[in-house]
Amino acid sequence: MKPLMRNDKATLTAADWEREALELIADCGVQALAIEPLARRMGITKGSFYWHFSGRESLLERALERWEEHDSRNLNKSLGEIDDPRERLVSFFRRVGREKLTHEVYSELCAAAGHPQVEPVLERVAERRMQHLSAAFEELGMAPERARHQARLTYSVYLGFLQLQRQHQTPSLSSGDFEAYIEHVIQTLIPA
Amino acid sequence: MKPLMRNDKATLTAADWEREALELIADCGVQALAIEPLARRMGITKGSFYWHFSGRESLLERALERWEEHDSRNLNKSLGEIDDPRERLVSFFRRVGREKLTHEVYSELCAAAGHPQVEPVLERVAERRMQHLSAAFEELGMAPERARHQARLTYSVYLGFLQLQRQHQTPSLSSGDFEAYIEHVIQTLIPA
DNA sequence: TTGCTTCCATACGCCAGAGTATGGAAAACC
DNA sequence: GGTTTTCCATACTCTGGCGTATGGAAGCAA
Repeated sequence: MKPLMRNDKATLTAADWEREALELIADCGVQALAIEPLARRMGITKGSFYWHFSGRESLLERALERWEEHDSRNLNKSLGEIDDPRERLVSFFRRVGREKLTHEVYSELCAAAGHPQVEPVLERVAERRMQHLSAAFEELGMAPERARHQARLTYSVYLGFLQLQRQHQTPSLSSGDFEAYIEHVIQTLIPA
Repeated sequence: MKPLMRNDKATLTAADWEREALELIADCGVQALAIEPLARRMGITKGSFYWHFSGRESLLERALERWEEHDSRNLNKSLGEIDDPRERLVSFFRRVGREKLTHEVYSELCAAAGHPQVEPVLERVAERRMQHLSAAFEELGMAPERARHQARLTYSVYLGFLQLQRQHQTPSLSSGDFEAYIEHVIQTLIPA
């Protein structure tokens, strides 16, 4: 056949498929993850896919595992790096802009809650993150139950922000209005 | 053929299809809205559907119109009935339990943001509701910009709550924990 | 009764993606 | 240098939903 227009390597690995799958999810959502379109996007045919994976479920499974692990490492890293709990909370909001791919994937996963393979991932991730927040609020002097409520509230704000972002109803991340809003959120949710 | 096992009327209207479509969306999401499955669910064949509608798009269009109008009436009603802005805000949160179908539909629409027909509806609805909130916060003495930010923040909390509900990570609506959380949210977001 | 209109069933063709089967090229092994 | 293993292309079948065409039953009309 033709001299292989694939840009990168000569041969693909399962990890390549998983990464591309995550990019497709970030762009078009979980329901758009289909073998043949993904293969076309990669400039290859599904013959390759079915050598590396048993089927669509299997691909999604492993892609989600990969994403969750990456996200989990991210969380622990930011937890370890910042000592001051208040700064940790602030950075929680400010980090939305960076780590773009990860957040886009998460946003699309949220849109696909209810999917049997996605749901447990979402549960674990939200749980981990809320515990992270809850711990920070406790360090700031809140009673445990109050801290848990505040964590849930704070995380809801984050989720709502992602939703408004999907609807294109959030001020552009580089505008002054955005900064003013973030400041307002911080003032309202994080004790001085 | 057999003596019609349809329970209700002998002949269906377009409005019937629209209502059933909304119920299907509430149960299974927008992407699950397909003609043949819906027809099966109604104990009928698609022959009927294509008499009333030109296609799937048309059905979704009109079902969304119906829902949006209903939601809009709801909003104005609750706005007219309650004079005290603080009570109006409290009722905004407490109303999540009632109007079950409407909220379930909205939740699923949020999950389908990005869909070309759904997106504009979502935009308008969120805008209306946030203006509603913003006005209430202004009545409570906030400056206009601060009120807008607070409205966005409050609405984000609501959206986040819907998301956590989709993930089954919200305390059961009848439990004491739920009441405690709601109380916490009100304390945090609504000025005394 | 005849005829027209409304509403629906049935039977098609079409298309996209899933999964399978098989063969071939290229690299690795010995 | 031949063999084996790895990786992928091609060519199927199969399933499910879309949209169309056509006919038939029930109700009203004249």
